[in-house]
Amino acid sequence: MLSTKLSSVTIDGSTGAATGARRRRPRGAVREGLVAAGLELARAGGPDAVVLREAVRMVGVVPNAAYRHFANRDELLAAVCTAAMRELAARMAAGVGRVRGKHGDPAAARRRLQAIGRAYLEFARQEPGLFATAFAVPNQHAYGAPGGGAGPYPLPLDQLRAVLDELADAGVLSRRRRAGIEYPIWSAVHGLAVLTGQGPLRDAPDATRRHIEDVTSSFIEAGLA
Amino acid sequence: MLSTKLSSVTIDGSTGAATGARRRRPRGAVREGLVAAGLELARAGGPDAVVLREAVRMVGVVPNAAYRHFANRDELLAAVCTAAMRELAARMAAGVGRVRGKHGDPAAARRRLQAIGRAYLEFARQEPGLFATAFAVPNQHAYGAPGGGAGPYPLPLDQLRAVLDELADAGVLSRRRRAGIEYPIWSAVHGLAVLTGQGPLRDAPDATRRHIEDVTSSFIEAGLA
DNA sequence: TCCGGTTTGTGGACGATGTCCACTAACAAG
DNA sequence: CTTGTTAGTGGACATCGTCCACAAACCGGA
Repeated sequence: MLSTKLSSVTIDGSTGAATGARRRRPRGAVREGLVAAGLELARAGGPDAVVLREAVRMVGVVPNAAYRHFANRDELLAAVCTAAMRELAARMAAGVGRVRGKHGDPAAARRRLQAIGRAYLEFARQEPGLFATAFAVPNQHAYGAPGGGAGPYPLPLDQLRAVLDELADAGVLSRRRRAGIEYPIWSAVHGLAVLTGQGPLRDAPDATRRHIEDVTSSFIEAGLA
Repeated sequence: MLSTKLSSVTIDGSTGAATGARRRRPRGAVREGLVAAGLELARAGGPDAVVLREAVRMVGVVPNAAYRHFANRDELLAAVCTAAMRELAARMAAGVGRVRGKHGDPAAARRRLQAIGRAYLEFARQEPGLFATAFAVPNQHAYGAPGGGAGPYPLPLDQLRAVLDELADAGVLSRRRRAGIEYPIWSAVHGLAVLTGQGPLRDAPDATRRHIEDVTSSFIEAGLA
């Protein structure tokens, strides 16, 4: 098991009385705490590691308390997945934000596309648990709408679209080729992340990994022209 | 729960005595039965549905009997994953085998590449549980070696390589472009399968799905030339 | 033929998990 | 202060993976 003790997500430094300590937390604190705890569990072990009883333990509350905020474990997991997806989106936004260059500059647009892909793959490598969780939304629960009421950051697909639109504006990508090209590009990057992450290529040495990334990058660039 | 009763994987029409029925199965029968049962469970519900106690129930044996053949549940799951991967490989081989045309004919080679991709995506769509299971080999258990002692069919990557080699032989794909191109192509197809299967694109209507597939197909073809 | 060792299945148990029901303390409004 | 709602507690249950001790079936030598 090697259950390393994760950072506690305790809400307040309670008096910790022995029995029936019925201290009540501020509004929404338990729910947020559960999601935060679930996120830590997911970070360490992927979606399957998001176990309700462990999360409530971290928050310092009895198992049933969770059922005041989520209908069942799947609903908690869905909330955690959304949070994980938001973190991925944030990293992508940060990565693309670091690229200098005016909108409309072809070279800058190209670099932004690369930055998006790199951020995606970096997140998948550095946070395999969160990455898997972001895409493990349980059936019967929906992914955020494309417009995105999902959070402060646009979803990955929308960020990719924005950059591709910029490439089209800059003339790097013809209007004809632009149509729908977000899908093969996203697929290629996502597939790469999955195959080298938990998939059959997960044991490939770093050199091979880099080679695969380079080839894929060239392949995508070639697909633009 | 809606636990529909799956087809039983009983081994022999036993006498079914009440207690201590210690009938012993033919060599390896229990192990094979467990894998078959696990495969059914995986087909219906993915890797998480491969629950040891349910598998042994289907085989008609007590839970502990499984531990004579597998060290733990993960090892059983690993065997099931291998079986699922073998089934994917078989479908791919069948798909590519249906394509007529001599080795060396450029048009035939192109069609074979398409057939491989189509078989892959078709399997992912028709057997989502098995597809997910094939790629859900638990950590600490290895995927089959590239050469493939894994089974009667070459692994997906090797089949793809064979077709790409044929494309190179036929002159469709220059030697220079051939190097490593299996990775972006595999990634694109796999990513597509994952994203439209259980991923964020899983609720896309069929028309959109087809459009995405077409665009991806064109993208890959463009990457050859 | 008997006999001792190895396989393989059984019985019973344990801890952990998700979930349900009834109860009650804390809070908000009148 | 009363009253109704909300949010956390306590206890229980079925199910799951796994461990230990035991015994029946099988096998190869004497």
